[in-house]
Amino acid sequence: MGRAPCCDKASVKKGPWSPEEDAKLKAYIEENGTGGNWIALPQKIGLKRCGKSCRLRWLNYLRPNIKHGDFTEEEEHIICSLYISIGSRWSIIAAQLPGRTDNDIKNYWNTKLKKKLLGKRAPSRRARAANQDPYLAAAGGGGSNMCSTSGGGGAMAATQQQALSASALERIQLHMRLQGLYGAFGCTTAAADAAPHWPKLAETLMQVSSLPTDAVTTTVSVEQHQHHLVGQSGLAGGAGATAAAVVEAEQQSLSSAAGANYMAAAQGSFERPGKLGFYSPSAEAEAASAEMTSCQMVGGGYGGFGPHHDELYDFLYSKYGSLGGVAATEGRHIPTLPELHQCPDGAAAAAVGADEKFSAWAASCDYGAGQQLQGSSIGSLQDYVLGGGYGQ
DNA sequence: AAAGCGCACAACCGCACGATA
DNA sequence: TTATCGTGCGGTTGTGCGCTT
Repeated sequence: MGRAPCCDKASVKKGPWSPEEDAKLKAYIEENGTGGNWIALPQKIGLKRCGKSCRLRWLNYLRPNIKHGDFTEEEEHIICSLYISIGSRWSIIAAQLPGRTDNDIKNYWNTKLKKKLLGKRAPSRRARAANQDPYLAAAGGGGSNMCSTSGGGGAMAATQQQALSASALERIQLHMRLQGLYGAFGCTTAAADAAPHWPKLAETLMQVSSLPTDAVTTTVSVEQHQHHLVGQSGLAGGAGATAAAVVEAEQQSLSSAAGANYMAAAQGSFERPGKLGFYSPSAEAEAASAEMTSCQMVGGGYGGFGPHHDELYDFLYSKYGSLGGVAATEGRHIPTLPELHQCPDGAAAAAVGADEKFSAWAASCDYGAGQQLQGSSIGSLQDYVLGGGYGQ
């Protein structure tokens, strides 16, 4: 038996708000505030609405300084960077975009940005209803081109792929697309050529990891962060133009490191460049940033995925840990996730959290001289991550 | 002309969590 | 300690509009 409903659903109005209702709610809150009790508020002002509905209406539509309309490229960039790092935590992302609501961002992501960045169609309602979701099909639901080059173990691979959530998959895809990894993987497709010039992973995650997550403290850093991001990303105009000169020297110093590809970072071989300018987080902010789940690798580099570390680890291990060939024959060992939990560092990491665990894994991985991630393994990853729709 | 479809946006739903009695 | 309540959040659904066939 579930919990009692927050209101009597039979007596509350549902559906779109009328201008009169809006005016009533707005006038009352502007004059009296919410009184700290949304549930009681509709009764006070004679609205036949659920308190939650009032809250949503106020926060998403009536509240002052709400920005509606098109998102700027800068805003898109911030959304994308944060989504890669922390996933669908829309409220945190919204905290970085003054005037935007989590609902707005969520809708924008689901309807426009995802398609724009990943170049895929949203599943239709009918397709979902018919259980023929093209997302799920691509994500491991039985797509015909999954692991087309990975060799045997198809059933197991399919199971592992099914375990990878759509969210995690999307983030992998974004990682790859936004860093031009198609090129790094030897993929020269129109899609790769069309990839926008987003900041490299290390920069993005460093910036994000420098941000506090608390909604109160984030408001302090928004401008700095945006300033910083824009300067880094090379986006033209606005704050970016004014920031460009200041960050130019830093960008130059970063350029070689920024060119390091993703796998290098994931192996912990990426050397973290010097602390970027503008934003010098306080100790508190640094501590808070740990919650952002960016993964600080051994050696100072960044290569984490956020809250799905285990999931992503499993996925990557299933692909590269089983290479066996290179690593095993040369006496190197790639620990499995259970092994990580067993080993001293891993045990500690398991108690502490996924970030450290992932870091421990990354530090102990040794595939050898950067030559292991090639050929069919990359093809497998590429086939899988890209759903086979590219590079053909 | 109209049915089908996709899209964008608003709103709803249910769960999780913290506060409090 | 436990139950209840209010709030916040993310996922999902409803609805209206415009385009296509």
